[in-house]
Amino acid sequence: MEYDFASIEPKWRRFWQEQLTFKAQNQSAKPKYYVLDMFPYPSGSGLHVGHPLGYIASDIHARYKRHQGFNVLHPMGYDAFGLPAEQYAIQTGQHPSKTTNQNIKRYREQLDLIGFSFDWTRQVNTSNPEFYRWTQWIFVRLFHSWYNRLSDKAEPITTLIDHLERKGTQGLDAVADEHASFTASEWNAFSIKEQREMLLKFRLAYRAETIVNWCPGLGTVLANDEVVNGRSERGGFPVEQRKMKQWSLRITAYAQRLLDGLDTVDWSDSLKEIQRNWIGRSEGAELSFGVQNHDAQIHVFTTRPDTLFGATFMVLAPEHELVEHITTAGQQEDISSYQSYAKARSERERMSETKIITGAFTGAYAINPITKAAIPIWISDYVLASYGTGAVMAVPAGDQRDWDFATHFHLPITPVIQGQDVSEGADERKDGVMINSDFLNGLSVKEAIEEILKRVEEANIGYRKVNYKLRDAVFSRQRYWGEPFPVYYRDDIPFTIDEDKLPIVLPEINEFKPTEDGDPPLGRATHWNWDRDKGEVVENGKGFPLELSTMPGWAGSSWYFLRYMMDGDPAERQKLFVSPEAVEYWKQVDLYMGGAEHATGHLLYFRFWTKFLYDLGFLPFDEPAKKLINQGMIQAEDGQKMSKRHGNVVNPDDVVAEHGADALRLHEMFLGPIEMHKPWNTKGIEGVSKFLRKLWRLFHDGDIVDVSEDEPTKAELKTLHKCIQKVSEDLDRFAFNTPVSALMVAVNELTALKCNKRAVLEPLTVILSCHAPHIAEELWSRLGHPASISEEPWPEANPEFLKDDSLTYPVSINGKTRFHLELPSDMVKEEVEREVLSHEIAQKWLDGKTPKKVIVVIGRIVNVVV
RNA sequence: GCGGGUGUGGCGAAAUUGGUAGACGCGCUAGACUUAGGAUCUAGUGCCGCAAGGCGUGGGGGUUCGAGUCCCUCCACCCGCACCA
Repeated sequence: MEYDFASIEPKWRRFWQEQLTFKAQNQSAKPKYYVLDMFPYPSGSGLHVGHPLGYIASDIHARYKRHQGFNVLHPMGYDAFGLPAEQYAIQTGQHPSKTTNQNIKRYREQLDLIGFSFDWTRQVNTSNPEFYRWTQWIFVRLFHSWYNRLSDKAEPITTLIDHLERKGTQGLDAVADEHASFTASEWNAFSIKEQREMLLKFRLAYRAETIVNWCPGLGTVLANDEVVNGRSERGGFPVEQRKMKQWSLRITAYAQRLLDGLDTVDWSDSLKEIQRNWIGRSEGAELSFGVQNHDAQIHVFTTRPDTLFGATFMVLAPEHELVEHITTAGQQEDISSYQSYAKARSERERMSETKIITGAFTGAYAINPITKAAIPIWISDYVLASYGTGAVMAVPAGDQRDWDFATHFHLPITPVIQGQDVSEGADERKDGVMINSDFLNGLSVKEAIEEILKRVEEANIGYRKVNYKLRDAVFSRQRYWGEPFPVYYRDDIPFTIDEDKLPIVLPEINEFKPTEDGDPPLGRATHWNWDRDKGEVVENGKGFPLELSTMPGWAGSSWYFLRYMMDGDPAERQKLFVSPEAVEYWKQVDLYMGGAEHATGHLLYFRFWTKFLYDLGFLPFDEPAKKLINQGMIQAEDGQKMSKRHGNVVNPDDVVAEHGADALRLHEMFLGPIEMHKPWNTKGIEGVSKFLRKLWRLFHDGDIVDVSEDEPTKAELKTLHKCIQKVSEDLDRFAFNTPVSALMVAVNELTALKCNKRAVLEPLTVILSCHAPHIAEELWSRLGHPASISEEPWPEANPEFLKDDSLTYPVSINGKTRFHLELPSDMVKEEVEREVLSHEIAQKWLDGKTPKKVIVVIGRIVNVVV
């Protein structure tokens, strides 16, 4: 009988499912190992062959670790809240939960076909109230926390209130919206509303009027990472900047720790660089400029305080709040028309037309705090309101954008470093000797920076500052299919709903569009899980409005890895998002597998929430994943992206039906290195199918199992141990393609040797079972073992069997002519090592002449210099 | 522009610390068995050459007895960021 995957594979999948073979135990004497995949969003189009690539690799690794005696946690779940289900609901009226559940069912069927060793008893679904209760709970904690720079961690808001009551803002170093300053008695005199408003400026989850990305096409705001080239990542609709009152998370408080943490994790350099870039740390100073005939102060951020004397003008972002105060009557018209021009210019235009130089003069002059010189204040949209202070001191000699602006508007350009050539453009050199800079003259750039910082700090007109590009993350979405905020309002001040009343279950609504009043879809809800009108959540029997936005898609995925750590005990699951015992046992994810496209989204929020929960003492670690592998994308055969739209989707179900799941697994791994993008190649799968059939024949004579108990020969043992060594080494370094080759070599060699010996085939089956678990399980049971093979000890490669009887060495003389010489390997080890043999041999070849130099590389090559 | 990565046969790719480049698979060629083969098996397959031999890891240079691997430089492609002061 030939290898019949169609009957064998489903049998074993059923077996694993019924026996709960892969159920992880929270109590175990074994060392733990946590292998996690980025869970999928269950979309309507189902899985294509690209999706399982990472799952197969992580599954191979999980199985390998089980063989090595680890207690492996390898779970799977669904990131189930999201836009497509809601868009579909708007079009068809079908409730998103229905669509989502259908899609989940379909995903599960597809995943089940591939033979993954997931522990499904722990699956999570972010749209399940049992799960999002805790997403809401974490939000409540964020709301009731602030970031204390002195302890460098998040603390309960009560410690802040306590401080304010006793000392006001004195001695306080907190991450906050603005630098507020008041005394304890002032604080205590504030009304409750004033106090609450002030606290919002400190909370890690806060609601504020901010400039946000508004997407009219989707009817919602978006976070920065959800906007690509001025368009929404989902749907590709244009996005505009708008000032709106929205919820945000104060991720900026964690900028430095998010940066530092990257040095402690084993992630790819490119991914770390993307995150570093996104966080965008730069060191410099914030300086204050006065305004002529005004009491206003303009704060600027600069990385080159040494060039202060070269600042010949000042530029504010068009939206800068001082613009309206300082603009002179004569310039009012110019400024207003420029502001409306800048406002109308879309983000996209602005990005694509960076060469066009525009701006307007306010008529006002800033006073250089050191020289007291007056310099004109302009506005231009090359200065971004969202970065730094929204204002720059323009140094046209050293900055190309400033140079362009100065040249265009005929503003002076003063070089401040000796030899700076500003005739054709800015000279952005970062070293040299200062000129035209009064007391800085003659100093090096480095010295000048120190000197000027000393002076501005003494004069209290500026201070050293580290600035980050990272912005706070907008956290509310005007959508239905997401976690409702556990928030209600009194007098427009947000209050959280008590933790013991969670979850706030998503209410049923009849239509998923925004309301006629422009409220989010939740405005249509009449029945929440409490009666809004009766106002159960608030005092005095009076109803208060609830927050109508929902959380963004990345809320649930920022902490889901913790929920998997919980086993099924319902009482424990009710107590906390993860039990202290479970998190203490499982700790960090040991291997996280997923796409690099989440670099600036999920992977940043995921780290942020972990650090936050660590600060509050819920976790014993502050980085979620020790090792991360970004699997590449599988493209269609033409190199295009596989998608429903292109009609080039290869469905794994079809591949499994035609070739079997093991062949699919082997083939996906065999395509190339896991991190690389590669096209799907249909033809190539024949190769691995052939391999499986050959393997099967090694164990069989016709229909019957034919395995010999004879002692293996040296050659057979060599083949086996070579293979064990290669597969083990490769899996240790997370290479998933080369073990397939090693297994193929072994099977080819054993076939040629006609080796059907148990002592060889058994260990071979074990090392095969990571990549091709179904056939391995079947062969294992045919060898007379009770199932399952999954925890069989991994065989050791014995170097004894890897030695060659004799080796042939190429020998070159003067690096040119080559001889080949055959030597017994023992001899090489003992003799060549001492360079004795090589001299003798060399002399033999050189007709008795003594070689000058003999280079010996043990076991490899001999080169002779005459 | 800045940052990260990649470049090896007709194709996907191996080569772990510098040590016989191209393992393994696809494709191709020839042969065997077959009524048949898109099944199976055997042999061959980097390029040029009848051969001896020569040339070969994007180009050029360097270090070394020896370089796909290390250094310098240039080129091409991919990914990320992009007026970040």
